[in-house]
Amino acid sequence: MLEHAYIQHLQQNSWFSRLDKPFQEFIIEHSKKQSVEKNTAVFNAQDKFDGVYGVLEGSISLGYIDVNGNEAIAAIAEPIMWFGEISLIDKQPRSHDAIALKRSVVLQIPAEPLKQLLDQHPYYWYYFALLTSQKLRYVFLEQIAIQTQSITQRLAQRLLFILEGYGNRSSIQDLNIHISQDQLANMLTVSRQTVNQELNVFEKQGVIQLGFKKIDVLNLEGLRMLASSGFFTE
Amino acid sequence: MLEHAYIQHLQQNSWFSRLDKPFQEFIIEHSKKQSVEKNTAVFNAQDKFDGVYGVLEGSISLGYIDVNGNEAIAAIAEPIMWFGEISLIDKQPRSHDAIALKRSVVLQIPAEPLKQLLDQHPYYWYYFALLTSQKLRYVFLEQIAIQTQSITQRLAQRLLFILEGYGNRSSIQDLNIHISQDQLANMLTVSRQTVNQELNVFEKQGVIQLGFKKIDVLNLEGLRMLASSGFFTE
DNA sequence: GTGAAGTTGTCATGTAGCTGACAAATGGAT
DNA sequence: ATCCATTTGTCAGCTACATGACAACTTCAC
Repeated sequence: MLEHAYIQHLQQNSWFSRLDKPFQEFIIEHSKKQSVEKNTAVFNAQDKFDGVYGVLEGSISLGYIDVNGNEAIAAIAEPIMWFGEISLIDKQPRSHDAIALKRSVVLQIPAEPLKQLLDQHPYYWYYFALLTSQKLRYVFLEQIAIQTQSITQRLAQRLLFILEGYGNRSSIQDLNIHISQDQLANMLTVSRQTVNQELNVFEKQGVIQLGFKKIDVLNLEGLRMLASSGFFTE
Repeated sequence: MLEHAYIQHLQQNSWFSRLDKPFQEFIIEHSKKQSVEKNTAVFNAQDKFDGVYGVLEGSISLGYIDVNGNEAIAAIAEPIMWFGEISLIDKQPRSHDAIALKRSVVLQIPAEPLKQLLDQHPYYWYYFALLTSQKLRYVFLEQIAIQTQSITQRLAQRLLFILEGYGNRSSIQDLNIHISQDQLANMLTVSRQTVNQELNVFEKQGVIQLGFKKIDVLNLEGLRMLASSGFFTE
């Protein structure tokens, strides 16, 4: 059973808020809060399905560390985003690692009760289709962006995505991004130095303010301009 | 009502074959065969949902042409692959264009009867969750690949994906790929010349045989080696 | 069979972004 | 208050890949 503060927080989430009441109550009743220390895994690639997760606090990297230790980050999940539903649907092992980038709190909807619920209410599969299709839309946008946009545009776009929680938040609530430039570089498939250089240009344009593992967005409109055209003018 | 030859073909498809009988029959009964001329659209980005499509013959590019005429291809759908389900699920307009790269035949499951069916059999949403999660898995692999693999590996990987129909075919039936080097380059986000160079290396290694808008795979194992390690040895 | 349009093979040249390296700044641990 | 690990800012040098250009080839329309 979840604490009241978290429940309130969940209501803000665009996926959760669309669920019908009994499903919402089921999640509140059955899900387990779980603390995750920095650099520890919620699950690893190849693990078997143990539940669907939501991020309550902190940030979880969804990606993969290959044999050479190269880290590839496909996305970073922050409150409130959901992950781990693919294995529920196709019954295959986890497709990637989920590793906490900092001390985080996740909510686990445990596998067994969830499966039972879906057996009783097959319509609830719709909600999981909704979740995956929402992610696919973002991924499509991303693929297109890589092929047609400059690094400047992609970086600005990505910062906007993070603010929007990749479509998971009903609105932008917070203009502060807590992420290292190194992680950003990983997500964009460019070097840290390049990201640093671009970010400094953004800062000189007064669009953002850089801090230690932190980016404060000062001018949301300016950021939108950079994302769509690659240029910023007053 | 679909012709017998196509029905047989459908049974080979891993998604279709998992559907329960009534759903299969529904598709066979209600879907409309549709011929699409080269370079014409099955649908465009922003169109409203009119049905879910399956490729019966030819190939359909799923991508986007931006204002400058730049073409970004996110995937190429060939027999038998399904597309257009995202708008069914989230009720939003099409996220991308679907344009025939050559004269093609697609099957359309029309919007209205399909929606009615899903109302009657809510469990069928599961199958659409399955379809999108399968695509997400591929996309994740792709994202990881871009960040950690050489062009050689990614090219080999992509050729394998095409042979496997991105997970849509139960097995590899055909070792001939009909695609121009230009399209391949688009999909991999590299220049045509670079693809050409790499392909010629593959050919010299005896792994493939190049033709006009055609790549014949001679050595599947060799291709798998190139995909996983980037090197080929006898 | 001829011409036009599209595709492939292969240059030569330019450059965006990577790599490695290091100093300075930051924050957490003790 | 001090130390250490991590992150940031910046540089110089390199290279993988893009671009543009063009000739040779293939396909298709007429």
